[in-house]
Amino acid sequence: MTLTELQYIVAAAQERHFGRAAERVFVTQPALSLAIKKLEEELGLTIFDRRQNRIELTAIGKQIVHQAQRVLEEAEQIKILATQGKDHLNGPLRLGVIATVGPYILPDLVPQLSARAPKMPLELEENLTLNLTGMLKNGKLDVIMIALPFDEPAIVTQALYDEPFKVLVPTGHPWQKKKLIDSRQLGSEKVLLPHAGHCFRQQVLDACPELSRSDAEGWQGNSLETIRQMVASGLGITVMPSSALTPKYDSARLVAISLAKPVPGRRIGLAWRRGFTRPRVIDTIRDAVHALKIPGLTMVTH
Amino acid sequence: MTLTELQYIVAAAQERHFGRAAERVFVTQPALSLAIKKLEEELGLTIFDRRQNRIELTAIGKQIVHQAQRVLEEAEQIKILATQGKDHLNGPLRLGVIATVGPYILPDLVPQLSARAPKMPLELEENLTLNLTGMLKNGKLDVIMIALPFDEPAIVTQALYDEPFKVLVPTGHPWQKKKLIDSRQLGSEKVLLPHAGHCFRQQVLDACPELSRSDAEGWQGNSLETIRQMVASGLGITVMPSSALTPKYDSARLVAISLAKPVPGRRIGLAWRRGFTRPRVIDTIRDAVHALKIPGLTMVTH
DNA sequence: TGCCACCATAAGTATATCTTATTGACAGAC
DNA sequence: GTCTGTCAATAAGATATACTTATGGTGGCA
Repeated sequence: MTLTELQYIVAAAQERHFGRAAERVFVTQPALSLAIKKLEEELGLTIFDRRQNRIELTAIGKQIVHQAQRVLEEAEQIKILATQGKDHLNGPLRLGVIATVGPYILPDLVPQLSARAPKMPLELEENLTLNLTGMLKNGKLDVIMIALPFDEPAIVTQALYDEPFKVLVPTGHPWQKKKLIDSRQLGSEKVLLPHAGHCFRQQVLDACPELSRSDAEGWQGNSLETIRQMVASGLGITVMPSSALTPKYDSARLVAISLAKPVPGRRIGLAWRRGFTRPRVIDTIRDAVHALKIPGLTMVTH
Repeated sequence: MTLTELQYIVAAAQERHFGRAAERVFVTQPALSLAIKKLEEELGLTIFDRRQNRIELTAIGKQIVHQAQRVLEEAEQIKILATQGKDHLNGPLRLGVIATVGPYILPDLVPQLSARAPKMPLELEENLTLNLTGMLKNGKLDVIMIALPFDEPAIVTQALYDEPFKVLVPTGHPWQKKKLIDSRQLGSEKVLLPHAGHCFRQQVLDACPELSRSDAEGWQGNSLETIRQMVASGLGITVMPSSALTPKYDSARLVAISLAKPVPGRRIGLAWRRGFTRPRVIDTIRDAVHALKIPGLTMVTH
């Protein structure tokens, strides 16, 4: 039994005429005749009572044609589902964001995404790169927003933006009036950084090797916000990405100072499984990010 | 989209493994892979997220597989319908019987048939051969019980029984004591016969050519029962088939006398359209008729 | 009786669909 | 790091299926 055969018997039942039915389903009359005969043989019964001039349905034939219509309707539903579901921006998106990006991007990004993809509810996960990677690989997340480079098998990435790092000092700190600081100067200060699980920590250490020596004993905060509060309390200074240093973050008690060239920074991008088949989702996230008005970020265009 | 493809995705969704799914549907893994890919391409989306070690359903894939199961269930219903409906003794039978047979056979035949085919309700039509033939041809009846021979295109027949004709006279008639009457003697009597629409009339005239002369002016009754009453009232004599002359029919006022050889009679049989596909129904009617205990009938066996 | 309409059948061809064999990607072990 | 096993994708060829055109058979109708 095939869907084609079912189509044929439905057409024949409606037309009461093999020739016209065949025309209706765009085959020749023998093709339709044969197919119906094949189905009748498979079912072991007669669906059509072949008469001169016209054909009639047998009692059981009526029931079978009726059921065949149901089957075809249900099959049609699959196509409808497919058409609707092909809208990549329809259906939930499970998005992971690293902890040093989430708080500063998501408040602006979420409204942007909702506007662009109203039928795509977001399930957000804020975590460390390592955990996000795991969740991405085992399918718990669809897309993650992490620092590049990010080389993993079967994972595709796309850059979003670059952001420079800056030094954050409390008001009253000797460097308060400085316009530029050389990263080598940081070695002499007590620099607070997030603990080792955060990739941001490693990025800063890579960019400012001087810190690796002095930092060994320094306290390691859990989040940039904790560290920000600690800096404000005069417990030390820190390095932060630009997105965490917009004016709305406590500009009264803290001063952000740029770093001298080569300016250390990081590149943030998206990553997804190679099998992820909603490319428009990627495009939409990228567009939404590019539409953000966060000072200091340099968008990466392709 | 084919039912096979739907089976494949359902199997794959359940096994979460193409190899095992393929085994389950009795094909090789590449066949299943290809078929699923073909369906995915037709629908323009991804149903399975191919991963190392296992496969996962995409969001839309889940919906599609679910719908596919519905389709397959509905399709399965067709097979169930077919199995049930293949019981030829299931479902109504529209049976036509000629007027000179019905009253004498049906009272015994109906219970016999009901016992043999309890799920086959009878829709009975008692009429003249001509009308029954029309109804059979245009599908209003399934089987008719008529006098043979009966040659019509696309109509198949089967003999059931032979029954001799007998002469019926009122008590007090000069022939009352006769054991045997020669049909040639009938020409001298007033013989009442049903009117020209009844095939029985022609059968009698064929068997007793002498009547053709005398009968021209005679009254023609509508039914054998009317004629029987008329004979009982002394208005004439008649010829009847044996089945109409069992003792329960007014044996007090009437006497039935056999005819001499060659005994005129008729053969009763079944007729159905060549396209009628319930052979067991025919067999069952024949068996039921053969089980009747009506004196004078000679069953025809094949 | 001959024509017409209709479905069945026959024969040939194209197209799907399946098979076996092989490749490629990844994961885990050593 | 290389080796090995697992799993799905791909390739190539065989087979089955579904279709085509052409023809045959039956019954209705004038």
